[in-house]
Amino acid sequence: MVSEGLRTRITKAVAELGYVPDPSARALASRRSNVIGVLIPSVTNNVFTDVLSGLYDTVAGTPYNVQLGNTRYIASVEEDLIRIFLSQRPAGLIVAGIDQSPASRALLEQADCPIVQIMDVSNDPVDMLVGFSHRDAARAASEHLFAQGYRAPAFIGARMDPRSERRLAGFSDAIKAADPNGKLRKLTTQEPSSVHLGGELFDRLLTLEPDTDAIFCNNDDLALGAQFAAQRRGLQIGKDIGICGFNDLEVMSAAYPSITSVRTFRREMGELAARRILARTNDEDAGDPIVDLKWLLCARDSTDRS
Amino acid sequence: MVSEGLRTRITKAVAELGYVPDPSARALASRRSNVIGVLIPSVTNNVFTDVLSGLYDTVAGTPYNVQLGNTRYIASVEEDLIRIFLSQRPAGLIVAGIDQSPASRALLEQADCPIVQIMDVSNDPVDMLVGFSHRDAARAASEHLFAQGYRAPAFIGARMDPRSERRLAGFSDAIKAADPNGKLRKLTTQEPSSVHLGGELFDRLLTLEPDTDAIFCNNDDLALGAQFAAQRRGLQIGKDIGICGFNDLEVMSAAYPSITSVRTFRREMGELAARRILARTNDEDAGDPIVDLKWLLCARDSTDRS
DNA sequence: ATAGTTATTGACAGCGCTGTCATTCGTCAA
DNA sequence: TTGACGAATGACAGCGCTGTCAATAACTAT
Repeated sequence: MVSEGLRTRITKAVAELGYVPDPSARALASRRSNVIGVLIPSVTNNVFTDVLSGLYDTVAGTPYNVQLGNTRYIASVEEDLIRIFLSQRPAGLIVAGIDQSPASRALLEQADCPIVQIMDVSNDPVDMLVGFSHRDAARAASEHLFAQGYRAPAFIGARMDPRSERRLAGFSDAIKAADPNGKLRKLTTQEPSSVHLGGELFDRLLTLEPDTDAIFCNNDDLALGAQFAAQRRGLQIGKDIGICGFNDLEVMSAAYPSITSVRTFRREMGELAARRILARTNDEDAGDPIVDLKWLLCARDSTDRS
Repeated sequence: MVSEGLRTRITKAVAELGYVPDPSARALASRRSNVIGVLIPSVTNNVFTDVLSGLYDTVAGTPYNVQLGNTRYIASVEEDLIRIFLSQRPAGLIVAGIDQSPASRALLEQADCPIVQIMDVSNDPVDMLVGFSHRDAARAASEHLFAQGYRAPAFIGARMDPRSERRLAGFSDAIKAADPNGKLRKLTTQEPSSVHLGGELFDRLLTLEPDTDAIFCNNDDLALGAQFAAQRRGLQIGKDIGICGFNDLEVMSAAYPSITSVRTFRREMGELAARRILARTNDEDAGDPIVDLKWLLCARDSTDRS
């Protein structure tokens, strides 16, 4: 709101004096910070780092900063972090999942900034949502196992958070659809997921359910570990045992044999979530509050019986 | 600095009114924010996420917040981010590497907050440093290859940042030590690292240098990809071809066959760096400004010729 | 009892911006 | 020339804390 001439003089003075605005003064006076808060359960899980990557790339170049909160899969930590973040009057908040505690949910609903829930779908988001249906995705993957001719698929899962439980439900749907009296072969644990654990669960499962002929793994780490364990036993991947992961990390297609997985669009989730916050903040149209990014089944050698 | 009675009354009022301090007002008045800035080149690279994990865990429970900057391996982005972060008067700054641009270096030297460089060693840190010698580590790994009886080891590397170059130098040291006239077999690229790329580089290298009998990989992703590619060719891992990675991600020991790697203490690096910042901020003794965390060679099946 | 200390409390300026409102300038029609 | 009106600019209160300093209270030693 200043004339061209004044603007030039100001810009010159800024350069001469090396003036840099003070974000805290700005935040205090405008009652609004340039921070976009992000709450994820783990900073090492590749699934979330891909989301982060999309997020950082989208926010780079804007005046906004991403501030990351690590909930470590603990609801009370999430609640504390929401409180801390909101006290900063953030430009927006992005939270992973739809399963916040009632207290967290209440905090989010009262917040006067745009909120995006990611990584899952729900018809009752706090505000906006970008995700996909874990249940549908898992069901599609499990149906693929039946379609490939496997008759006794099992589920292994670690760190059974609500999203993992929904994947298990999707697996269970497929089992029931194939045979209403079909047996639900599964082995899950609350331990953090790892490649090692995948191997361990595989071995234990085959003791528990020796007739298992295919495994749907809660995530790709487990699938990779299961494949290594199967190879260690001398099993023919695909032929003797089918293996399917979830998320389709880069390693799945590079593995030998390549491993079937369900691709999820994690980078896009981060990008879209950030874009929606930015749009809302700039009073632009953010589009439909709910975005379902779907998934893509990537069938590979590990479920090829031929 | 108030009496017990007053303190109780204040605490009660705080609870009644639901008072939450405003971080920006606090930052403005005290001329010091509670932000610890962290600059890393990638948010998806497991190497850095492990550091982050240690960092977040150490900072959790303190009044400090981590703010992450993603430099994307671009020096100018790093410089911009340093400027932005310093304008927030952070409690401290943690930057990956010792190879900042002169401008970045100058900014850091003038900063009036504790600074920790991580992931590398140098006898001339800006302030404090927690890292290890990539050159020594790579040399030790390469010497291991010779000790195992391999005679023509090669180096493959992607995303050749300064740390990778130092690893290549360490490899080269070992080659020269084994035979002053020894051939330096190597294939490097600036492309981002991936498991796929490991396989690709492996294949191209074996065309370029057909007598190669062992591969030292710049990182574990490449090593895993190289191993898959070798298996695809029907090579006996260890016997026909030795494979060694770098960083010792969890997958290395779980792989079949298990893959030799050089363990680096990434989590500890994050913890120590955070601890140092906190100590300095609280006017405690932060200890020696330079910490060398060393490394640990983990010899496994992939370099076992027996 | 008095002076000298130290512990405790209150008062308030000011951190560097933003948002609002008043003022001045420039332009155009009457 | 004058008045009216919109554009451009300046002035300044106030955002919610912190740090400092003054005032007061509670002791202690003389």
